[in-house]
Amino acid sequence: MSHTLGIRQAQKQKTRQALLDAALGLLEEQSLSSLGLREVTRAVGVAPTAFYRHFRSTADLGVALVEEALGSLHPMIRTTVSTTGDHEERITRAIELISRHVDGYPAHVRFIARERHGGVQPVREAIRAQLARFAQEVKDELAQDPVSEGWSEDDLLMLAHLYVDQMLITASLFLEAQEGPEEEREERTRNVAQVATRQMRLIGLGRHHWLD
Amino acid sequence: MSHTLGIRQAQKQKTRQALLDAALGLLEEQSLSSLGLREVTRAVGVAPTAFYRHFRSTADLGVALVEEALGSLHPMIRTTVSTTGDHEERITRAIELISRHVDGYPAHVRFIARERHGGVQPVREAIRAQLARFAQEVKDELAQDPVSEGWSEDDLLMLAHLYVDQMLITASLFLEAQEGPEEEREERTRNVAQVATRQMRLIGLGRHHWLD
DNA sequence: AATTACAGAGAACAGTTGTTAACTGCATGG
DNA sequence: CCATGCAGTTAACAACTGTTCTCTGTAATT
Repeated sequence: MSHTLGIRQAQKQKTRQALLDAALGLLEEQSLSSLGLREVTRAVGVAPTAFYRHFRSTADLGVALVEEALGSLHPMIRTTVSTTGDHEERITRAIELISRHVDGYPAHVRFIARERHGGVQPVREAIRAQLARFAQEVKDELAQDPVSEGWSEDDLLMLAHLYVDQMLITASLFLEAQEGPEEEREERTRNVAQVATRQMRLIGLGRHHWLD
Repeated sequence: MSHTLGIRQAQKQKTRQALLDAALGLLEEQSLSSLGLREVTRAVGVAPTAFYRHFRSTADLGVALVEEALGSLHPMIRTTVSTTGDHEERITRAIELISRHVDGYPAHVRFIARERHGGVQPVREAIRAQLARFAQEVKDELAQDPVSEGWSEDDLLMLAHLYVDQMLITASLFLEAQEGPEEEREERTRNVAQVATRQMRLIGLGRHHWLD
């Protein structure tokens, strides 16, 4: 399946990735709508015009970043809400997974949180579409749980959206906890985990009594 | 209390407000971090340098916009979660209030959703502080409810945050529903209201069984 | 071995940006 | 009534932006 790329195409993908990485770095302190194409090429060390060989505009680059940040996340989502284990276990595992992901890819998480409601329409749309896919997948996973017996499709989807939004909020809070003075960072992180856990627990309770 | 302003100060406040209004308008299609000071003054019809008489920078203007968008919202928050009426009634009333607010001040809502995780640190901080106040107020309101008997302070606050985040998500969804083709707008709005109502209901269920 | 395709460089463009300085006119307070 | 304060203007600056066109070297194709 995987055709070995020629020297030419390999080098092209390399600079393309360099542009994406540089952009992601620059986006830690600003929004996509203020990101200049020259700014990005300067950070990579390449001529401004080279940008056009890879992206039509910075908005286009933004859409590619959405793909990079969320595209490869679908397997993890399935694991997160997989139906194995006790309820409390599942919650702990989900929070743990989110925490680790934020630690591993903080810039990606920041980018998604920032641009989800950001000033660039195509990027918002791309994020919206990916999150809708996530919700669908969560719904499918929930449907396999015996607890969901008797639930309507609509109700499963509304719960799935609730979970997805909750994951994003939690991820964003973990990110905020990382900023600021080093000393109390661990305490802040633990606090976020604790609150998020209890919120998930409460939602889980509501879920169990939904059909009363 | 209210001292009648001189002609001078009145005119100053008028242009200041004009700057805020123009900025809010321009921010419908971009983020604050890309908003130029000249852009704003041009929209108002005033010299660029006049900007400095009112704000140190666009970030400073952003903080003022946060105040305008959220500062006057505290009474409404208290009403929204006030303990009068049946549970189902309260939910309906809350969703209704959110919907009306989005209808009345769409640009304000968009601004807050966009800049909450936006690229301008002081603005993020200002929004965070206001939302923390909201959570405190919601907590106080919840504490007065008989249902909250036996709840710890921490748990009340975690539930309050859950409610506040849920309100913001719902507001943002109402906003998205307003965009796009006119025809199905009402249907989209009704759908948002329906899903949000059920999510609130589920959270409410979890709340009732929290102490089991 | 000769030809083509194409990633990236270089230079130039018209237009924009934030900020400075010195100014003007008028409402205000003595 | 006059002197002061100050909102807003005008002009100018160096720096920056996105985009176009032309050119170069080299990998890929024939």
